[in-house]
Amino acid sequence: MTQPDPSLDLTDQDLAPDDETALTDDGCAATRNLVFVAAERLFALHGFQKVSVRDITAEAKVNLASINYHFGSKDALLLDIFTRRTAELNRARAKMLHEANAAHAGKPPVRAVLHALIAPPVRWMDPKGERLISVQFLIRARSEGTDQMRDILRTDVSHLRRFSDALLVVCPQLTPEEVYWRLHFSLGLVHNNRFAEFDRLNTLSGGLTREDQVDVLIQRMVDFAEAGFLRA
Amino acid sequence: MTQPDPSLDLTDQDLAPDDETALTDDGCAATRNLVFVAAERLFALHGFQKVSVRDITAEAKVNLASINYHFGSKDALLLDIFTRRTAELNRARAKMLHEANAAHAGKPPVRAVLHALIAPPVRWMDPKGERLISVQFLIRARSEGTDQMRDILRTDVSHLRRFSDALLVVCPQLTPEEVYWRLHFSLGLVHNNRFAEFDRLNTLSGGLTREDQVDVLIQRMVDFAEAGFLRA
DNA sequence: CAGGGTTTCGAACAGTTGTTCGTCTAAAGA
DNA sequence: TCTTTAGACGAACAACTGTTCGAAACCCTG
Repeated sequence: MTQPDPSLDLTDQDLAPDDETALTDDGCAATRNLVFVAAERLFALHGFQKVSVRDITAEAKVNLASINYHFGSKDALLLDIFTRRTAELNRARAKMLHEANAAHAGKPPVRAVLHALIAPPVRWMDPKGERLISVQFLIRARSEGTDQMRDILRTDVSHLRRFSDALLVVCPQLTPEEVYWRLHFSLGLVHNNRFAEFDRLNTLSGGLTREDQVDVLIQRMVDFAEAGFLRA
Repeated sequence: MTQPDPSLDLTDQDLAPDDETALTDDGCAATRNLVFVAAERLFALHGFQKVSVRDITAEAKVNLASINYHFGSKDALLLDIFTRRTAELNRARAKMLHEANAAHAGKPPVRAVLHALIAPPVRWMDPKGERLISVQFLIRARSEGTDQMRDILRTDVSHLRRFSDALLVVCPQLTPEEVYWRLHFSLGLVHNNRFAEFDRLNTLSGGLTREDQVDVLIQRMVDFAEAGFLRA
């Protein structure tokens, strides 16, 4: 629990591009990556408990013992996927917040801060992109996760503190308690976008058929969150 | 989709008080209720898949075969808890919406509609009340639920249509699409209140120690949602 | 008391779970 | 060429899963 927290200080590593190369790892051990992507996909689609190691190895077309050989255990594999995707998401958010700060001399508008919070995960939700299952995995981890994941999410609090600190600066009229709650509510907009909700929204609003659907969705969310934040 | 929807028309059954007597059922079969409450509690705490029938029967201090005898199967028990709690929540929301309509001659302020949507589930979150595990169960069902539950939640769309219809009336300046999205966002405020989130909020905001914590929380949520809705 | 219907109980079922073991292959190093 | 070693493979393990069955115990009505 006293491990160094790489997400606390905003260093250059946070601003480094996402290491897509991590998927190919160190070059060898291709089956490890096959297991990784197959597990992430099945976990995101059907849940952690419902997916067995046999399901994963069958989907990845590798041997049954591969998971325990490359990751140690099923839970370790789960945690590996979770930590990598969480780090990627935190990095993307931190980068946008950093850019917003840099562009406005440390006093960005509330909208820019909320955009840095909301845009990265919602951009991942683009059905055309490769990240959709990753964000679905993360959303699922938020409710089905193990105790270890919950600890990591608690470390994530330190990551969120960047945003609460930024909002406290640009919203001096609000008490810290108010800022924390409204930040919590804003996160609710994002985390609530699970499968069933998307289906329901498709039913109600006639489907997300626009070309720029994701950008429009981000716009709507930021609009909503900004209004809640700027409330007197 | 063309099935008769009993939740669309607001009849007297919706306004009937919650049948707490349902917990005692028909008087006999006390073990059935023991199983019911033990299962709801364990499911809410640890998830659906992680809890076995042996865990439940051990917690309820009844025989292992009791679940299959009284409910048919583990999934049927799960569905029984889900349908009952969902019906109770829908009834409470419908009642508040009905009262808001009656008090304002069919043109209640946006705030009243949102209050009818948000207050019932959040009131259940009162740690002092008996309903806390029920709402935790329902929140968990929203992500871990089976296909049957998802179907029921789709019927729930019809229930939510009451609120979207009401909001369309009192927000004529908004397009239906806008109303649906903002209603979706408002629901996100509620559904995001799971365990880990509460813990995080407790850490950030110094804990929910106020006497009227739940009412204050409802106030904050309605404030936030109202601001998002009234946005130009 | 004797009756039948209801509920409880213990035991066992067949299936699935995550994990481990020994063996085999094949490529790299000496 | 021989040795080493990381990885793939099939088989099996013990533990746990939900469910079923028949007998025992119960309770209320005759």
